[in-house]
Amino acid sequence: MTDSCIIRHFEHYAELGQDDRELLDSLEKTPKDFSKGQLIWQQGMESDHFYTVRSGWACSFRNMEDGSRQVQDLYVPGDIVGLREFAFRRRVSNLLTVTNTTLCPFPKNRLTDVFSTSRLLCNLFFLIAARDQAILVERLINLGRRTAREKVAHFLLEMAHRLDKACMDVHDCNHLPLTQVLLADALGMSTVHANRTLNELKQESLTALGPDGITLLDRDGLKDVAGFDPEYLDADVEGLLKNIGAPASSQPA
Amino acid sequence: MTDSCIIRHFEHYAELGQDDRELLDSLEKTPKDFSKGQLIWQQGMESDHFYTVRSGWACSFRNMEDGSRQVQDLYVPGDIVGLREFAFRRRVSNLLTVTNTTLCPFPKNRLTDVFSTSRLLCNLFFLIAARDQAILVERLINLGRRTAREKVAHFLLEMAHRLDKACMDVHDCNHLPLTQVLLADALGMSTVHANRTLNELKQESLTALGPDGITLLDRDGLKDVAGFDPEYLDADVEGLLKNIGAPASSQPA
DNA sequence: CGATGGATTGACAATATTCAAAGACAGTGG
DNA sequence: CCACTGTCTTTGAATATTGTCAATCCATCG
Repeated sequence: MTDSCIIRHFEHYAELGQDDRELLDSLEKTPKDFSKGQLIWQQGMESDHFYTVRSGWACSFRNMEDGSRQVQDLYVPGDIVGLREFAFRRRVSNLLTVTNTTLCPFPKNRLTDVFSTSRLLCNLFFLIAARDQAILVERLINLGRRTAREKVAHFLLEMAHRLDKACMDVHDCNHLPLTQVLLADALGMSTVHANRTLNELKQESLTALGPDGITLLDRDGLKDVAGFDPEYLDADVEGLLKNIGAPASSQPA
Repeated sequence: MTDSCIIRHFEHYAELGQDDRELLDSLEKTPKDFSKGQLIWQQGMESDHFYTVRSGWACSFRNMEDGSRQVQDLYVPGDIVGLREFAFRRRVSNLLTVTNTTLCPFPKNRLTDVFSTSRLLCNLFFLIAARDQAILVERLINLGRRTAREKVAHFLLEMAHRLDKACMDVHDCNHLPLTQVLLADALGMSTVHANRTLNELKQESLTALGPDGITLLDRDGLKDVAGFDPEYLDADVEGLLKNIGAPASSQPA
């Protein structure tokens, strides 16, 4: 059997039985390649699929009336994109590739079949949804109650940490392929201010800025700046598996 | 059979079979009363239950190092509190009552039983989690890319709209029992600035301020200020029910 | 080579925070 | 019934933070 994208994703958490593997494999469609800067879906379109990210980065965002933009989340290899839209007939935001990207589509309305068929997968999907919420909450706190310095440092650390866990084909988890425009739109600040803040951190040798993105040079230093605690990124998979009586993965999350 | 809190909650969405009713009823524990300003749980505590709100308001929040506070979400009658923590062993935030409140506890680890037993309830739980995400995303946009005026107007409209749908025992959905401190902490601004903004809206006869909270006087006017679109609050329950082949509720959401 | 999208800079303006003080109000206990 | 307390609200003035505008730089790409 091929190791489809979503199977790899779930085996990251737990050991799947043959049934589960076949189920997922039958539902995942062939991967699709997208080039950098491509708009994958738009607000208002019918939300019939979600995607797993096989490689590359993407972001979801909303265009505001005044022409500005709010980036809601970034997606790295291993992430599932569009689970949010389970509750809605139409897409509530736009999705854009940040780099060249390969995505694996999965039909949304088949999710209910998965829930019925596999106790394990059902619970894992729910766990993922809960972790997604935790990420959103942390971003909320970032926007609401942190200074620009803290925002930037915190966000960079979060993405690096998420890359750490995703690390499938990713070489250097300290390098983030983000433009400053994107960073600013994710953190609700102006590009100019993002730039100044980033250069401030660069002066302190905490980050490096290149034409191909941002590099974290000193995670501990950044952690001091941001007060970063990665707990919200570490879902308690073991506890869940124990509760539902499933075997843990040999390759812990 | 008694109509437990969570049954009422789900019957809001769909017609439950006798099995589902019995299942939920067997799991829900006796309601607990909390007085205004009571801390229900704290960050770091074991997250063994979630709650449905039978009456009153509550909020989840995080205390920051500098002494400030970020309110993550408010909960009104009919809401489920703590689903987020499904993925975590310990609570990731604090929960506080805003008014006198009655909550119905539900053991977290029994959720997996519900998933296994009832196709309908499983899907509804997932839908609720997805809608929760949509609410968080909208708050994110609020914090990131809107002015203070827009933030306040948008937030008030959201809460009023959520009350509209919840309206079980609520008399006046235009009245929100919020202090200005709470509002400010939810919107990531200072109390002083929240106060000034609120008084600006009061000058324009859009809101009224009393000792017992904030009242919306002119929803259309506020909608003009905020660019509010309630779509993200209206989950597509019908589409879901059709997909899983369940009968719709006579009392549509 | 010019076009393009991002990065950078300085000057200025708008927005929001802080600090400090005072007013309003409900609840408490004498 | 009254003072006393604590919480929430309101206000002004000074300050800090962040955004806007406009220009320039720089690398890449066709």
